[in-house]
Amino acid sequence: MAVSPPRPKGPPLNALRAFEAAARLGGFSRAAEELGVTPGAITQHIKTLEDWVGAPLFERRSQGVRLTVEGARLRPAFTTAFDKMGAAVHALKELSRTPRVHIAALPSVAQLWLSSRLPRLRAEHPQCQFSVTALEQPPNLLREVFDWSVFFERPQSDSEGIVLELDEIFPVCAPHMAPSIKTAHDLTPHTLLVDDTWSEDWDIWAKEAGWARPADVKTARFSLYALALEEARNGAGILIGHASLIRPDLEAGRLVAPLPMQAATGLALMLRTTPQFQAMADSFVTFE
Amino acid sequence: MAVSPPRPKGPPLNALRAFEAAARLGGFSRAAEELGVTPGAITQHIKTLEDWVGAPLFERRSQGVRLTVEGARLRPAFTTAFDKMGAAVHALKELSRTPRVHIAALPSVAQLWLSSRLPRLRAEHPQCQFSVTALEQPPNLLREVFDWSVFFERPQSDSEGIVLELDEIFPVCAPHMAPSIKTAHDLTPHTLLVDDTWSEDWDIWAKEAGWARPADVKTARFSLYALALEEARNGAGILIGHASLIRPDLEAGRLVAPLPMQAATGLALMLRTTPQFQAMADSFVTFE
DNA sequence: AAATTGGTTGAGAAAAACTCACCCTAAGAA
DNA sequence: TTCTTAGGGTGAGTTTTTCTCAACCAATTT
Repeated sequence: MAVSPPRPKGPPLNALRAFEAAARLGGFSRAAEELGVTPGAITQHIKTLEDWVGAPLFERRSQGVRLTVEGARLRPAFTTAFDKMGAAVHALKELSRTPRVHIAALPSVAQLWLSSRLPRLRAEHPQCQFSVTALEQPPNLLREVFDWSVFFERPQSDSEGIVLELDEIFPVCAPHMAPSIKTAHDLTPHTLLVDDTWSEDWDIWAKEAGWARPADVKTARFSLYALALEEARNGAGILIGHASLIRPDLEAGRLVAPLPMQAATGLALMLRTTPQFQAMADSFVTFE
Repeated sequence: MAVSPPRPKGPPLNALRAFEAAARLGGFSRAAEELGVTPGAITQHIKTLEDWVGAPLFERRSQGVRLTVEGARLRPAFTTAFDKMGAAVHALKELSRTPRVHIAALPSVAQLWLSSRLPRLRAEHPQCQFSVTALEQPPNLLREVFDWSVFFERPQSDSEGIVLELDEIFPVCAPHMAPSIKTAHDLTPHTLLVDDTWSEDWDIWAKEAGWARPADVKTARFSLYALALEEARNGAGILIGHASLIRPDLEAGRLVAPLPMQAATGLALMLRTTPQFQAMADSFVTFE
């Protein structure tokens, strides 16, 4: 008989976290993104867990995974456990000597909207350290160590979050190109500048404007909206402008909107925060 | 600007678990025992966490550690988070195809008390797989993957748990040695058999019996009570018997109690379970 | 039929966690 | 005082876990 008996270990915490994320988000890839790892890592975590339990937690289907009945029953308990953990971690972060505010934002929002407002924020809170991380998807503030997020999201998705501005889109171009564009059809000879993450923008606007975009219209794709914007300023083509992001360019005359038609994307630029930073966010918004 | 930005990671979950255990148990060594690692591992986890936060969570004092004010404020949140996690893990374990009941017990209790009762338990629950792990300290059932624990504990420590029997101790020996022992003083020429984990038993009994044990009395120490018991049966000396553990030996006449004086240790043999297994435990106890 | 979506796999690499042996300090015992 | 004990800290080296990468499926969708 062993003197120091091997304690039976519970399942690895990281595997539980992977399960919770995958169950909540409905897919391994999305869980992988939230946790900042590759999908393969999630696959392995889930397998570890399924081996530990001895029962499958997800059904593998061709177009993704679906929770089994048992997996679905288990999910809420883990979700609340990790919510509590996230809250505790936020409280832990608060202990830090110098208060830090970590902001997550879409790359384009970070560059074109946030950067001009950060100085004011710094001035109002001189004791705070601000840092900004660009993400493609809004983070789960309950879980991750961000304090603010600024993304384009559906405003009605839940009551949380402050709507900064509804998202309106319309074509913009360098001033010298504007005179040649009187109607939507005049866009056809030009190059359309497209941001990879917002590739549907032209479709949305075209539909709204009643423009049947020819299939052979030239397009140039960019991985960052700021790059497409720079090209538009240089007269390389027509960009779909998001009102909230290009306002400074319109006001400075670097860009103009040759056509009056605007389209709503159904999204809004939204600011979300953790409870601890709600007050700071509210005061920030009143100055907008 | 990085295309796939590095997400700022939260603190490692294992470090959080180490913090919670150390804070709850009031020491790194005890946390190490609960988590089944060495104290050095806990030191490192806590340091990782303190580095992440940028503030100390424990004051290091010569006779151990004490939570800082901030650390103490943080503890409850982590404790409830890990309690929820433990409950969720228990629920996860329930999914297992064949129901398993994992019992933790003191080594002596496992061998001398539990083993004779397990067959009945198996007979009553033929669909269950029972497994027993010997531990020196009672596990935290909220956290670890045990379903039952059977240990000697202070009965009033909290309302949880079923008192199986109060712990009574008294000297026992092989039948042929008994006639020479009429009073406590007659014990002096004999070898006293001592179990390492219960080394105070003789002191407790001696005090109760009013026996001033001479310093030069011979003793033999054993790391397992069952070993000491075997030696007592063989006539190698006098053992302090725990009533609940040696009853079969007394009834079978393999051991006798030469002196009438019994002492209470203030402990009781206690059965604790997780909520899921309360019913099974209750039905088990009614047959005792 | 080709491209797309989303998951899986196994090898190797990287990072985390752990152990071990030894050091340190303060407090109580001799 | 000096010894002993309790409880931690440290750093090197090892083990385990976790992750990535690149290739591979299987069902849709185009």
